[in-house]
Amino acid sequence: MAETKATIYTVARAVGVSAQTVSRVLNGTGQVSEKTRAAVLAAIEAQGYRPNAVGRSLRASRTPMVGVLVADIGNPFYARLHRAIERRLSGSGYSLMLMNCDDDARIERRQLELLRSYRPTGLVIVPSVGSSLSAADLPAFGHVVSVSRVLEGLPVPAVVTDERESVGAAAKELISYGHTEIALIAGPQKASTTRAREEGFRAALARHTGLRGIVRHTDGTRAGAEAAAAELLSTRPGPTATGPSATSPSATSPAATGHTTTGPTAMIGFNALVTEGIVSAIMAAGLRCPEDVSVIGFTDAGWMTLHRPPISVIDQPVEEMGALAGRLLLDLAAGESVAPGPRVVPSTLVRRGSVASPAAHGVTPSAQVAAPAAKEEGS
Amino acid sequence: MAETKATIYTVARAVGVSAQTVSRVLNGTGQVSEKTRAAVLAAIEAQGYRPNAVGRSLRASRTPMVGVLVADIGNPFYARLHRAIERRLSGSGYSLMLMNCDDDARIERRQLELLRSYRPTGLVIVPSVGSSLSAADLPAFGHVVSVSRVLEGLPVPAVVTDERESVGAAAKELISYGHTEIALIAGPQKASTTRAREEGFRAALARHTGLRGIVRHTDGTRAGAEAAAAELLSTRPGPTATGPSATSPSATSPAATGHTTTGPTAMIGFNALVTEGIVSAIMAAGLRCPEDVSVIGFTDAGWMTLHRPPISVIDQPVEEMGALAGRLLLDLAAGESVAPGPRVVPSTLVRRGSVASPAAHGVTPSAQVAAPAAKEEGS
DNA sequence: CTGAAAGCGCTTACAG
DNA sequence: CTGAAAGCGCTTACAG
Repeated sequence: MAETKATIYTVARAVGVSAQTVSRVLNGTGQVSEKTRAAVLAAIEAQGYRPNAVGRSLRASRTPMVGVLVADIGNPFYARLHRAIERRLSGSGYSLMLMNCDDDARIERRQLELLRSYRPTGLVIVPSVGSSLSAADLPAFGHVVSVSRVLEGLPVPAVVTDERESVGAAAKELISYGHTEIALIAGPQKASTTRAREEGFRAALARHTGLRGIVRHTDGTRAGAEAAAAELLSTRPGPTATGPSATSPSATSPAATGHTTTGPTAMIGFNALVTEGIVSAIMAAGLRCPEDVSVIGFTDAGWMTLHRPPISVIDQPVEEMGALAGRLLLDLAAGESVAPGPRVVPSTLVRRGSVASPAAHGVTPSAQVAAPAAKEEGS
Repeated sequence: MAETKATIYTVARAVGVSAQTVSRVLNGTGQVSEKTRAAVLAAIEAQGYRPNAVGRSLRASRTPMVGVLVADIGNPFYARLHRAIERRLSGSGYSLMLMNCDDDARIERRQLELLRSYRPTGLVIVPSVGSSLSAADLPAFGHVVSVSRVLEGLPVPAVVTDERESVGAAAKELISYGHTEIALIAGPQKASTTRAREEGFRAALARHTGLRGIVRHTDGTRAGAEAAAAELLSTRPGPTATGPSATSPSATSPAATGHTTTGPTAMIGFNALVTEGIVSAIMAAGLRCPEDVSVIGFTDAGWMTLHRPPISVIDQPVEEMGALAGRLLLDLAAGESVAPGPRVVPSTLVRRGSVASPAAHGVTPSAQVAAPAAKEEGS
């Protein structure tokens, strides 16, 4: 009951043993007679003693804590990632310290310094663009694993998805529907994910002639994506006759850039927030999806099956990625050797209803456009 | 450069001063001559010395760490809340330890014990249903502030929104449109938020006669809400004639419960996930919103303005709530006296397009139903 | 303006 | 099976 300040010593004194014996009972190390053990347990209970992790960490020169640093916890992708890592690490005795950096290398640095001061066991990081993490830094964070993005040039295990292939598959899908002008609304130019997805996108388009690929870099937010998409759509003919506040569909506006183009008829969204921005921009322009503009998102979100049409996406295996990152960290902490470099967890193209042939423009009246049934999802 | 193991002593030795002098330079406490100061700084730089937070915390018997314990970080509401708290606390030197408890009191207890072992400065908690937190526990967590939900009977400051009033306003809105059978798809029965919202709901209905209020408790997830909503809608007449796979609209199915009812014509969703579930159930039943079922959500989400119709919501001021909770904690940590009890941050009813008169059933052909313009939002 | 000593709570060798 | 001693890295009084 003496809540005054129970320590390993107060417990030891009460039982008439040494502090090390209490420590042994606490940690299950060494040999302790059953009788002593029971007495110690009773005293712990009586005093309401709780071990102090700080004393323990100081002695061990290591804190059983793993930092999780992401670009934006407001993005559901990162929230799910955190949850998956937490789930994998729960029960292992590690505390998770979640940190946000707004994709800003300076904030990332500040957060890393804070983490480092605890002498953590490990760090799972989605490096910010232009990440400040250097090879010299690495030991300070114990074991380091990167997720989603890679740390170019650093000897760190990484968990990623097949960016090139899956964005390539999305582009291929759109091409197969007859789209000739396709836009990728991408993330920050310097992010490894952006570069990889852009490569996959361009490679897929390069397999054919007469195609035009447009890439717009954004900050990855809904607002940023909406602005980029709106600008691209401004070269499109006005709203279709059936839309609200319709303008003459025959009056093709001249391309702002001087290209002989009527603007993209299909868009790929970099993440769920960007996809929101694209859908919003399409609506704001008075255009319809998929009749006027086809959309494929990257990373699934709950609203996408609710939307009409349901949004087709490249479903990124967030949970698996987080779980694998957690496991790699656990392996490293257990002293196992883990080779640096990327582990690829494949994404899946989920066809729903947001892709149609551009020829369907003004043809399909209102309801669902049939998609080649391959993986139908949701209700 | 000697990355071997820089401590306050190695720095002191290099400069030829005592450890305390280094400590003084580090903390800006006491008086240090400019010359000594510069020399210490130079040695710190040269050795790549970083203070060890563990040693500091052990001496201070307090760790500059604030725990943030929420029910489910996968729910965007909590992710936003965490972000708001983090933003408010950033720059204060406190680390945030985010913890999840899946709304399970046992997991909550385990997480709390882990946090407690660090001797944290504070805790911002969304108590789980049946929270294990007791008055005797409180001191172990330093300063405690609850958010969203309250800790009944504990002397803790809380930040909440005006549950009763805002749900009451939503119910009133639906009543004014002529709905006589309204359902509240609520959260866990024992959560303080559920109880308060339920009270507000029932009070609003009690002001009139001939109304029927239905409350369904769920686990607050999309799946749970969808099941509850689907069950309620199963007593509704089948899909309208214009819907897909239509059944005869005149064939009213008998009420499963024996009530002479055709099921609710309006639903209020407990949180954004529940609202997703409701919308999904309406679609799955082949019904339309708002023609067949009106919907008002609680807590805004990005997809709601994108949806057709855009979903009307009680917009909960998440950012303000998180910021206020953060501020209260900072005040407490600064030694200011903060009275226990709730602080109420009001929510706002945002009218979009998911509410219509039940009389509109089968009348309004397809497009938007005009809502009384009061607060139009989004694009 | 600066330093010698003690101690925060624990665990790690080292002895018995 | 158990204990005395030392030390993890830092800061707090207390002296000068």
